Amino acid sequence: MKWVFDMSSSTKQDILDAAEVLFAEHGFGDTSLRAITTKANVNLAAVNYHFGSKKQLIQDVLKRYLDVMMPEVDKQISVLMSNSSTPSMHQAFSVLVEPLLLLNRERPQGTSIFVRLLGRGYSESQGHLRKYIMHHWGDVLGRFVHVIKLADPELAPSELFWRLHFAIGTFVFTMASSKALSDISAADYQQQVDIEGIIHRLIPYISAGTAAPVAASVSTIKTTPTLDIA
Amino acid sequence: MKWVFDMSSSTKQDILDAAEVLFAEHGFGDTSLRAITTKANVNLAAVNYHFGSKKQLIQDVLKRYLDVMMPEVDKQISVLMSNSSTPSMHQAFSVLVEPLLLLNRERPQGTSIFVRLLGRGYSESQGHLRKYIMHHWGDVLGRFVHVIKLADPELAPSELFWRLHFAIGTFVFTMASSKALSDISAADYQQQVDIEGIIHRLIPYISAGTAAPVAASVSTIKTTPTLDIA
DNA sequence: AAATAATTCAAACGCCCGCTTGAATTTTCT
DNA sequence: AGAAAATTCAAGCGGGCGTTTGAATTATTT
Repeated sequence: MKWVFDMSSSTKQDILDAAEVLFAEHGFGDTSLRAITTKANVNLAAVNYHFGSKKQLIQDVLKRYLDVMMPEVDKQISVLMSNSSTPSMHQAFSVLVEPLLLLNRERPQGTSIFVRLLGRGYSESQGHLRKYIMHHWGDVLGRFVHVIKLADPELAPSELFWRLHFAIGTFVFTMASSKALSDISAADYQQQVDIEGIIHRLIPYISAGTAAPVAASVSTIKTTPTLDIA
Repeated sequence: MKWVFDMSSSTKQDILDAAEVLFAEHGFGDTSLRAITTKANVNLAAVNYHFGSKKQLIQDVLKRYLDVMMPEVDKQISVLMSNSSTPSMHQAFSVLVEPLLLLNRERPQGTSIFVRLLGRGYSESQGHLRKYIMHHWGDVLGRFVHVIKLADPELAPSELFWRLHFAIGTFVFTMASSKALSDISAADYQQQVDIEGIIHRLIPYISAGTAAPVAASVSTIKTTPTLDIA
């Protein structure tokens, strides 16, 4: 009998390490167990022995990151709230910076891998991932949403819902193309940009987007006068 | 067998139409040729006969949309520029609204399918799709970037580069998850949201994000948790 | 050291995939 | 109408997939 949380076996760790890289690169559906076990130098059957199924392996890969990141998010929220009861939108989203960089310290490319996995899970798992996160980390996410609401109390809940997912999309796509984008940035603008640099470019964009005025109506472009950000 | 009404050879069109719907529902990798040909009431081999391969079928689906969308983008840019030589960022991005909605009028789920195909080509096929688009529609895209620059002449080219890709990411992820997001929106906020609604929620977010003030520096969060722009 | 449990292993199973084949059929051309 | 070209068709190919199996091996317990 094998315990779920027994991490003494290096085989299990090796599988997780290999799987997360391949999942982030090619997606869940296009990453075979054979590719994972080959990269991990492990027998094919080991995945089903240790994880039961491919589906469970995917969930365990994400679980490992969430267990590191979410407590740090909780901590950063506490730090922010102890300093200010009326945070700016920029401050609100900045509580995510340290938790994201923590993943990068945990393992190479950790931030990029996690965010890409998050994106894959959102668009490929029929909402299963969202339910898992809400069940296990719903309270922390609730605190985060609360901070965002403090930063812009005028924002309607439904509008906030959409904009937070816009923010996720910005993150996911940017991380998925981070290497290509960094290369172009270096070649065309002589600007070396690492993960930390990308995150600090993302925060102002996401903050301003989330705090943007809501469109007045669903009418045509011509009628809308210049509504700009102050 | 002789038909009373000769529908001529609509096999190719039937395949394209069926493929689009299934691509939108299940994604490209998880849509088999057998599912497509079954839905289209067509023989399995017809796909390879008319398109050569599944990959070419996907490209042909995308090509059909580009041929409809890009001329409309060009037209909308002309309309905007004839009305104002100093467009707002909101107006600049709004030139995409009508072209995107045009795709949805052309075919069911057209907008979603197109944007998702765009996202695939961006992160997958080694820039092959990107080269195709730049070769065939590079001039229109160049005009679009010019309009964005008019909306915010202060924005440094390298920063504009990043933010335009942030914008693409927001669009791609949102469209890729549009069904899931719409379902949640309907369940949690009793708000029915279609593609048009999503687009009109995206434009203010992207506009504000792209026009956001640039972060002062890339300093560490730990030292100054209250770092803010204003 | 023997017994027991945990793990690894090679091999295979059944399934679905994209794609091909060659003959049958329909359409087009002369 | 008859030849030629285009299209449709049923059948099957090779291959990769997730998963299972039962034996071999290693680790743990008694």
